[in-house]
Amino acid sequence: MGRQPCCDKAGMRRGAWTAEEDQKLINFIINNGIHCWRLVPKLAGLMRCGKSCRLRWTNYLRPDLKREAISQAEESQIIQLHSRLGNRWSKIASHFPGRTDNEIKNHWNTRIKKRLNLLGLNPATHQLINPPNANPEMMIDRKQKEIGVSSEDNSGFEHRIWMPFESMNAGENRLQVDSSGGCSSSFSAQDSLCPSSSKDNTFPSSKATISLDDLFFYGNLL
DNA sequence: AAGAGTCTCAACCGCTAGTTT
DNA sequence: CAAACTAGCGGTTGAGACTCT
Repeated sequence: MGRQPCCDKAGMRRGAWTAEEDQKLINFIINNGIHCWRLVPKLAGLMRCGKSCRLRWTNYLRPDLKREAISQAEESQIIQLHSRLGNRWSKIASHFPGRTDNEIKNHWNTRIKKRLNLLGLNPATHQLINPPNANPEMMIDRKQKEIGVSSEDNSGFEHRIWMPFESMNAGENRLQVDSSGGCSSSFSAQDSLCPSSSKDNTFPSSKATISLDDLFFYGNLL
């Protein structure tokens, strides 16, 4: 013989919470703390199941929740964590005080995933969808001031950057890009999108490695 | 102005691991 | 030990907001 069910589903309210329900739940938790979600709706006078109360509190009513939009820095960190942890949203959310797993999951599904697709990357694996040179036509327009080129590259011209990807190591979150699509020897340069040695308007003059975060940033310009 | 299409995100569903009886 | 539960997780949905034509 097991325990009693958490609630009688018949007669339970569903759907959006009203301000009155929110206030009842807040008042109850402030006064009593959280001990057993099964008992919360009954003791708080709510016609909701305990599961619904828990979700409403953790995802929306908790006083320590951040209300502002997810920043660029947070987004970059989410991408890095996702490449290591996959869809383990609660693990990812634990790195962001004041953010919920639901919020991060929503942000991933509605924004990040879409942009990774646009970049020719599989959001699940962070790998190119059809390497090598999966997306040779992908092109990013840039203006010098938007990207912050090195002092040597101060032509001020608008650049067109062709980024045929050769390969990617998801573990290191780094991509190899090649201005010509060729696959010859590579060198590593964190700032290679704006090669300091290059004074002409072609990019890059030789193969370079950029971080996924950088690539993602450039993707925002699309 | 309005209807259609798209996006966002709160809430629900179903599942699992761990707990209780 | 088995059955039935709880809490928590990730996937999915759908109402409302927003944008486009």
